[in-house]
Order: sequence, then structure tokens, then C-alpha cells
Amino acid sequence: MKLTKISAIRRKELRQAAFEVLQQEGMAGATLEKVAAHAGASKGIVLHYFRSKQELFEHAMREANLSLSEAVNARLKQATTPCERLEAIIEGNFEERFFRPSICHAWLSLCAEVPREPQLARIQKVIHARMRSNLMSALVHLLPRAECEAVALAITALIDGLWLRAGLQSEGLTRDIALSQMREYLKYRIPR
Amino acid sequence: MKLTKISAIRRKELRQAAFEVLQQEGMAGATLEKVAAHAGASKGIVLHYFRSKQELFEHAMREANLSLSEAVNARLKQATTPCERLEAIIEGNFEERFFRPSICHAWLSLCAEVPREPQLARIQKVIHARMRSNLMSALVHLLPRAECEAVALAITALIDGLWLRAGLQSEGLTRDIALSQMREYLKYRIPR
DNA sequence: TATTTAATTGCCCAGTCGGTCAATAATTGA
DNA sequence: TCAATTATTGACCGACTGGGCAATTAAATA
Repeated sequence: MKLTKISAIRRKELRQAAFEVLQQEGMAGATLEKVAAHAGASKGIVLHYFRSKQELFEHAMREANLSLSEAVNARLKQATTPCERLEAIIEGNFEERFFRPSICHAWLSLCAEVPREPQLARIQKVIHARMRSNLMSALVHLLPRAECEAVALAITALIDGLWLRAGLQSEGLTRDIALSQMREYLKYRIPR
Repeated sequence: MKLTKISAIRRKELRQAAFEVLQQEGMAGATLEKVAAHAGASKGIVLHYFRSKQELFEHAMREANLSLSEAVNARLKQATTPCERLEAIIEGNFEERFFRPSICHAWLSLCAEVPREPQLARIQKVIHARMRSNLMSALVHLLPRAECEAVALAITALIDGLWLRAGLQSEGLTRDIALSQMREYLKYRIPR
């Protein structure tokens, strides 16, 4: 039981180290040795817990998404009205600990690998499906059914676009500006 | 004079080859040898015309942007009203030859390198500045000055977000859907 | 304690990549 | 025509990478 625990701990440490290296170095620079060093271990240990580099970053992507997902879900639990649910999704996606240039850059690096890594593509699909599902559960109470799909896509595209800009380290784009962008969109698009 | 011509031709061929390889292989897979092979030349010739791989892809990015820029400008020339100018910018950015999964993926790959390549960052900045400038020249006639900046950012984010999605090879996202997304945003945001 | 099992390391390997360079082919100009 | 310049090639190098592996250490179990 403790044996499995150690392996679980190591795997988590290495996933997180991988994502952190990704933030600073991008995918090309995120070498197994750097990940190991960042986790305070030797390179060999990384391939002891993950079959390959691909598998490591696949789990790193899952972990990072889980973290964001939990933040959104925590906010969703507090929400009671459809409007509050929308706010929860949006604010969750722009929490200070997530909406940072380095983290957005890490996501960008992962997205760039998606077309050549089916596993990453699968994860990406799940992420978007969840986002859409969350949005729809709020939108159906605020809009005619026929419009929901389009608005959900627009919100997703807006979030992605703002994250992209942040990932480019465009200096002017603060969390507040991003949030007000999202709120303004809703203000004009959702009837009240 | 013909000497310079040959070098100009080769450089253009290699820039384009580099961007085309980028579409299929991403940045990590876009090796000098593959670019050379794709252009029907040897690897040595690439470094004869470009000082380094970085410089090559820097020029590839410029070239690709120039192409898109020209498409937008051509449409802008035909436009007379501010509304038509907005349409021109948007339709230019979603022409069939640009809004393709492989091309969006190439852009994504370049964006992922921006934080670690100052030259790419510089180009990216220019691209966004031009986009903003184009948008503002139309928006100032359609909206109160105070709102223009925000709307220009929203349009840019929407475009980027849709391009990102296309770059992820998300199958459902066609040009028509993307265009109708943009039009719907304008419909609700711009008074008439 | 003795033995088995897991964790961890350091070194090695084969392959790849960006980049250099000397040699050759082609082109130009006088 | 002939020298000088340019274009082009292909072999080569050093650096680095992902991955494999045998050896060592630590832990757990009986």
C-alpha cells in the first residue's frame, strides 16, 4: 500500500514538474533531463514512472486540466442561477493562478502538439466537451435553444483567444481586462 | 542583377517550403533537411540563404503574414463604408485558403515559439498592431470612441480563438460557422 | 536477520539536428 | 575564352535527446 503511494507521489511530482518546465521552456526545450532536475531527481526515474516522454506530457496535460476543472466546479457548486453558473465558468477560467503568461504559454505549447499526438487530441476533445457541456447547462435557461450552441462556441473562442494572447506574453492583457471582455460579451449577447 | 534575382527566388521558395513543412510537421518536426527536401534542394543551401533555422522561420512567418495581409488589404480597397471595412477584415481572415486546419496549425506552432524567440515576438506584435489599427479605422465610425478599443480586442480574440480551434483540427469547425460567429458578434455588438 | 522487491542512479547507445566547410558546378562579366 | 564570382552539394562534426540497462541503494516482508 505504501509502495503504490510512493509511485503515486512520484508520478504526481513528475507531472507537475513537466508542466512547470513546459511553462518556461516550451515543448522542444522540455527535456526529460530538465524535468527530472526540476523535480530533484535523475532522468532515469522519469522513464521509470512514465513509459515515454509522450506519456509524461499526456499526464501533465491531464493534471493541469484537472486543476482548472476543479476550480470551475468549485465555483459552479456555489452558483444557483444560470447567470451565476456562467459567471462561475468564466471566472474559474480566469483565476489569477491560471491566467498567467507562463501557464497560457504551456497550454499553447501543448495545443501545438495536438495534431501530431492522438492522445493529446483526445484530451483536448474531452476538455472542450466539458466546457461546452458546462456552458450549455447555463445557456439553455437564458437563450432560445437554437442559439445556445453558437453562443457556447463564441464564449469558448473568446476564452481561447484571450488565453492565446496571454500566452504570447502580450504585456497589456491583464486578468481584469480579460474578465471585462467576457462580461461585456455576455451583456450584449444575453437578454435580461 | 540576375544574381540577386536568384537569391531572391531561392529565399522565397525556402520561406514557403518552411511554412508548408510547418503545416504538416510542427516546429519540432520542421527540420532543415525536410524543408530543403520539400523545396527540392539540399540542406546546405538553406543555410546558404538563411543564417540559421531561426532566421528561416522568422522570414517564413513574415511571408505567411504578408499573404494574409494582402488578402485583407485587397478587400479593404473595395470597401467604402465602415461596415464594409469590418466585413473586409473578417472575411479576409477567413478566406478558404487561409482558414484551413494545417495553416492554422502552422500559426499555432509559431505562436508557441514566440515567448522564446524575440524576433518572432516582434513580428507577432506588428501583426496584432496592424489588426488593431485596421479594426479601429472602421470601428471609430460605428461606436463611441471609448468602446472601440475593447471591441477591437474582442474581435481579435474571437478570430484567434476560432483559428486556434481550427488548428486543433476540430472537425466540426467550418469556415461558414466561423464566419457566422463573427457576424453574429457584430450584429449584437454594433448598433445599427 | 535474511530475502525479496521496489526505487533510484549513472552511464551508455543509437539516432538526429543545426551548423560548418571544402570541393564542385554553374554563371557571369570582361 | 577565361577568370572570378556565386550556387550547390554532400560529407562531416559536436551537441544533445529519448530511451535502455545493469548496478546500487533503500524498503518491506517473513
